[in-house]
Amino acid sequence: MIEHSHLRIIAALQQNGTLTEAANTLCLSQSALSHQIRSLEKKLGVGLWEREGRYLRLTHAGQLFHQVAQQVLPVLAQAEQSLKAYGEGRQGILRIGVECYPCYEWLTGVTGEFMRQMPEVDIDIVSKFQFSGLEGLLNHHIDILVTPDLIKQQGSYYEVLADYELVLVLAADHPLAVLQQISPAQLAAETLLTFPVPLQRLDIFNHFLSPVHLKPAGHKVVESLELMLQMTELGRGVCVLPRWLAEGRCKGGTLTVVRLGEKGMQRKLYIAMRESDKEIAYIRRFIAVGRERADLSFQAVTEVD
Amino acid sequence: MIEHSHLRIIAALQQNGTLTEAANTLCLSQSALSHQIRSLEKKLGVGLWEREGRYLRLTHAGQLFHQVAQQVLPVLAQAEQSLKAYGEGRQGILRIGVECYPCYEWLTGVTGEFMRQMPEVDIDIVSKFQFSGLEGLLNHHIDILVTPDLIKQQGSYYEVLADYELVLVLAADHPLAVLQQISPAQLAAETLLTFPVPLQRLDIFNHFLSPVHLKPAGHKVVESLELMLQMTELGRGVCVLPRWLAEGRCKGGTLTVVRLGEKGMQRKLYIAMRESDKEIAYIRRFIAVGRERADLSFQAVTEVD
DNA sequence: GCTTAACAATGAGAAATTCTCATAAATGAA
DNA sequence: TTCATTTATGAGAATTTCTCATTGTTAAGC
Repeated sequence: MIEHSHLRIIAALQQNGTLTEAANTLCLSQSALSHQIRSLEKKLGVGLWEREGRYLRLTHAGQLFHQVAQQVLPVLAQAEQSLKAYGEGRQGILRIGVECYPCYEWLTGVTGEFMRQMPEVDIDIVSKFQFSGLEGLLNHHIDILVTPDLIKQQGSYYEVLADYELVLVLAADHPLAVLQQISPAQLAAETLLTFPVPLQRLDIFNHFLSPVHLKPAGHKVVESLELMLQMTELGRGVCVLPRWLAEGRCKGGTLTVVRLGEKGMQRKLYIAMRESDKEIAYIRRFIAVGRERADLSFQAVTEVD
Repeated sequence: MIEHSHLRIIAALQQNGTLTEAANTLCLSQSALSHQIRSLEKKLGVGLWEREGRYLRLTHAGQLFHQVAQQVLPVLAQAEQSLKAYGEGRQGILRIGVECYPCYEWLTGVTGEFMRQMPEVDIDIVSKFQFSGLEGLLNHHIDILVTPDLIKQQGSYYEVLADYELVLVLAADHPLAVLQQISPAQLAAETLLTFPVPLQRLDIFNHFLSPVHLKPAGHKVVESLELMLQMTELGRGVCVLPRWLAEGRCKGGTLTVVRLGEKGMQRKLYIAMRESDKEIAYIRRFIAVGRERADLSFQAVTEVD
């Protein structure tokens, strides 16, 4: 069996001229090296070196072995270094799951800054799951999940990423646009534009309409944020978005934002991870960057408000 | 330090589901394997497996390690196999030195058959030497030398490859073409066509003309066999070649072959190798194939004669 | 040719490692 | 819960690898 030490031995012998020197660079005694090369040749059943007086020359077999060493040694060295980096939490692949479209919008701002801070960590964004994001997390398909839903489950661990407010977005010339706030009954008369997600999984349905047993008059699914805003602008419906996201897109004045209910709909954005991963350095960093960006952009728009 | 055994361990653990099974395929006790993976993780300072109940799952670091194993293991396995083949003399690189043009002609017939018989042995033909072919042999630039000159020297070993006769080749309408044999004096009146080799290294000079203190009237150097025969045909000179080579090219009838001296010039073709290499299987095979081809072709033409 | 300094090989025992055995702990299914 | 299966652990045996001390070689200088 070819061992790592054998590869290092043949490489060292080629680099240093003599056995004694090679032994020094390998931190071995001359004797140990002599024993080693002898036993290696015996094991392989082929001469690797030809003794020429006091010097050694590679045989053809030895040359082949040396080539293999040149090929394999750097791979192992690289691997060892990467693993050490992993051990220190510096390097890795962070697979991020997103379950909601606004989360996705928010992510784009975070990943850039994160990658700038931790260039050794690769990022992979996953938005399709067999069943749910939580299941993907516990099955190791993703490492963290950005979600507005807190579902405690064995092995999972949640942290709050940011608070935000869900608001109703309307065309500026919409009859309801003049109001300060809107009631469930008023919303129920409208056509709701949503991303392609079942109504039962929408906060606006679960926490605003459903408690008073109402359903929107209409429901249209749109694929993109741009399309959603455009249709809202044209009075084809209304939509519900985080305030920071909505106000960032209302610059033109053709859209207006209205509070949902008396106190507004306060929501939280969570980040979920496996219990066992919660101390990993690059995950901690991701959360820190994420919070910072959230505070920055969420605050910035509400200030303007 | 990543050892070969570690690579095999992570590969086996991935292939077999459980630690116990993996231990079996590795011919280890379950205990040994358990100890090993523990100490490996400790050494690397990073978890490679995540214990999930009674099963193991690779961490990110483990996945990286596994990829490295998949990359390196086949290389080492292949190397081991090649080295075994070297040990059994099945595989190698045979660097053949040729010092004479006719040797070169003869080689082309041999290498093809040899490569057919030993497809795992590479052949390299070397015809330029710093000093001499023998020096190239002892300096390990070549492994065998095909030569008509036997020069005993420490560490070198010769075997006879074939006997052959040097003959004079003339244009069919040359005045000397009617003779059965030719004397040194008769040859000395001619212009000799030779390959670009010093006269002092030519058999015809050393063993035919020189002993009676004669030199050819003229000496022209030509680069190729074809050119040499063409010039002979046109009466621009005469040349000396092995009988098997000459008669193979005299089919047209425009060239004639004449014996040199009363008994003809009998020569031997030798194959030289390093003393230490004389038992190597593919060298033995090369000699066998070389002799066989020599007997075949040398005989064939003399039969026709 | 003899001497000498540098290098390589060898043998024996020490040190480190790797393995097995015996046994305990943990897990998942019935 | 029990039970079969799998993993973990500790201790000592077996093996491997290393060092020390010594001897054998080699090339170069006188």
